[in-house]
Amino acid sequence: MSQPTTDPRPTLEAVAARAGVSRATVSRVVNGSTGVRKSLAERVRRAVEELGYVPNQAARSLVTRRHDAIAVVVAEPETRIFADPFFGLQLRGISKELAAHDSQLVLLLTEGPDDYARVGRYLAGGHVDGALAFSLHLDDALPGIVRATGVPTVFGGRPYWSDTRRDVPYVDCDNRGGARDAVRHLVALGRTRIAHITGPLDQTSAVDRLDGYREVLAGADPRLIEECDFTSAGGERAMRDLLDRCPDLDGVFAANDLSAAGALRVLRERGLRVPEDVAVVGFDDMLHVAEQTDPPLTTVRQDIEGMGRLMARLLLHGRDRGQPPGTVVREAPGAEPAPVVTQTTLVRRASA
Amino acid sequence: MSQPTTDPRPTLEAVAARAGVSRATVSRVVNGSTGVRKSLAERVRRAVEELGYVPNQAARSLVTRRHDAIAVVVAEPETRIFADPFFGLQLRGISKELAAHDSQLVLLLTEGPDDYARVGRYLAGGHVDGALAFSLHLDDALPGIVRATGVPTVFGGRPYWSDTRRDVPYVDCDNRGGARDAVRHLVALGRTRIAHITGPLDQTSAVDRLDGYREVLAGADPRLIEECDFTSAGGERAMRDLLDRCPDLDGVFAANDLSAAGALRVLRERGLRVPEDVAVVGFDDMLHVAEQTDPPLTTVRQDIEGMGRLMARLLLHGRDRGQPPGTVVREAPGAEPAPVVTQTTLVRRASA
DNA sequence: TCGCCCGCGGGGAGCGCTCTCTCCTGTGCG
DNA sequence: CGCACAGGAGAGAGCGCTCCCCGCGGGCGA
Repeated sequence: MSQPTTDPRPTLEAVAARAGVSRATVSRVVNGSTGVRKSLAERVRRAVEELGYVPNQAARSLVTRRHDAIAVVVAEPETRIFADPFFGLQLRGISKELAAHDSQLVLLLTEGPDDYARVGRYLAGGHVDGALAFSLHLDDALPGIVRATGVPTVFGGRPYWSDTRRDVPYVDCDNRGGARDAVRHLVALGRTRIAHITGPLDQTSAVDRLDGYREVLAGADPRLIEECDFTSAGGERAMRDLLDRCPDLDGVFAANDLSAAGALRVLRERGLRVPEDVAVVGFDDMLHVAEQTDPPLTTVRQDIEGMGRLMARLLLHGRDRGQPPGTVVREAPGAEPAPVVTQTTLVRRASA
Repeated sequence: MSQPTTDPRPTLEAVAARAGVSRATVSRVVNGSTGVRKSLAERVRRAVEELGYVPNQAARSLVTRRHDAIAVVVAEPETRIFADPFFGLQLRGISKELAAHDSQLVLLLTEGPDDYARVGRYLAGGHVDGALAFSLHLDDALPGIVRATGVPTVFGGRPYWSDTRRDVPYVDCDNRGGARDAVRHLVALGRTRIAHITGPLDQTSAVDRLDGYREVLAGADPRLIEECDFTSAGGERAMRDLLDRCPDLDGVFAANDLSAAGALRVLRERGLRVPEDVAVVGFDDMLHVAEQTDPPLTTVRQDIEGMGRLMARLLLHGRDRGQPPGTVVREAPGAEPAPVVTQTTLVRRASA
């Protein structure tokens, strides 16, 4: 590892020699052959094939200043990458999109100030063409650090400062709209005492979902809102507190599926039937969770992998928009960096 | 993105000029200052600081043929990266270790033959110093492809062909030993009809755990073994089948926590008490699962993050071994590439 | 005192590629 | 039939860095 790989890899020169042309011609053929006679191009291609030539990315980067690589920066991975499949799915979407553009994915996981400095240095070092950044918490320094490097960046999830600075390209699902749909569904079911188990309110997704709830249920009893943390254990606790406080509640909108699952357990434990006595709606349509709760969870689906793809696309294409039809709800009109908010869909199962 | 980043980054030359020395001297200072007078080195360091100089990795790689980057190749991510935190934790360990060595992590997710070819090309292109490969299934072509590129590689989990070819560096936990411990624990509890819910038997981890079970319970009733798939839904199904077949069973060793959780649900559903009527042991000590089942799951813990670190370390250090004391159970004696098998520990909770 | 050796610092080549500039060839038109 | 022009191919200059090799100077032994 410390010593260089023994490296008899053929160079452009070698290919050129074999094809009987100049380096320049080979180069032209290798990167999109414009203005090279067909016969020659073919000969070059054959030489490339025979020699198993692969361009040296380092040499290429040196002159082009492009790297065909983007960084994915994740703040505090313990929070999300491990607890739920959310980040993995997003990563998958990103990976697919990058692969389609022959770009590499450099993963930078951070878990503290030291790491932040390291990431800042790396990004500032100009080793990548852009960055996709994930940060969940309001007070997280990472977004600022990433922005400070000047590297083109797209954020995953609405950053909390997107309110004050509008020049922030991000991709997020329509948390607020999804929450509205969820609550409206409960209302349509005739529920009148609808509680909300929130997510951690230092995350915009949780805040936006709460806003959506409030929007539909303006003037709702504040005791029906219980702050929670997106975990199933938290959901259990929250549900208990809510039931103790408001035994008459007949609907619950949980800010994510995990806390909904916790809530369901407590409801059953208390002998309440779902959905007859209490209807429950979650959020995320999380893999391996929403379908397997008892009863299966009605929830708000977001296309997580699609959001990942979108982030990558936004970063790679910069200006030219190529979102899959139907997913885009809103775009900042004309503004340079365009936040993209993707639609959610209510998935009806048995719990509401 | 398509156009190069505007790049007024200072070069070695600039630093040299500012410090009043030659490029070579600056280079020496930048990469571990050997043989440079202290005063000069200090002056250089100041110049670096003032100019905010960051070495151009591309230029450096071009001449050194090192990249300070390793690839993490994951076959069929849908299988694992999303369903459970296993891979995320391992990634975290890898990331930490790489960060400590100033190496970058290039993530290559694959999900089909096209991707395999792409990955093969990338690795063969010599863009990274080494690779860490994860592949689960017996018939997966990825390991072969990775090996064929000649890039130094460490595998995550014992590859199935490690039996026939011993020159395979991999890191895995002691699946067999852990399984033995689990089953012996059940035996020590006085259980005599101990069932086993296996994992998918095209994965070595599942096979090894089954072997461990068999090793302790030689000649066990084969009807006590039910093949399953590492999912909780599968665990439910398996448990039902087992109970239908052998209503007198009094112990269950599930090949992972997820299937154990499913089994627990079915046991409760059937009115069987855990651990009084049936004692249950899982495997993995999976985050957010083992502690939250009802009752909390006795299980076999593996240090997943540690295994990630170990993989990275093995790859980076090559020959010089620096494992944390205590974790290493076995190493191929003297052989070049050393498989590392990490110890597991039985975590006793309420289920057995 | 002189010479030699050693240690520090500098000069310069060149890693493999792209890209501009120039040259050459072939074609079409006057 | 000659000339101009266009388009295709080659030569060459670096991109920023490392590292080899050499030169210079100081210290020490003869």
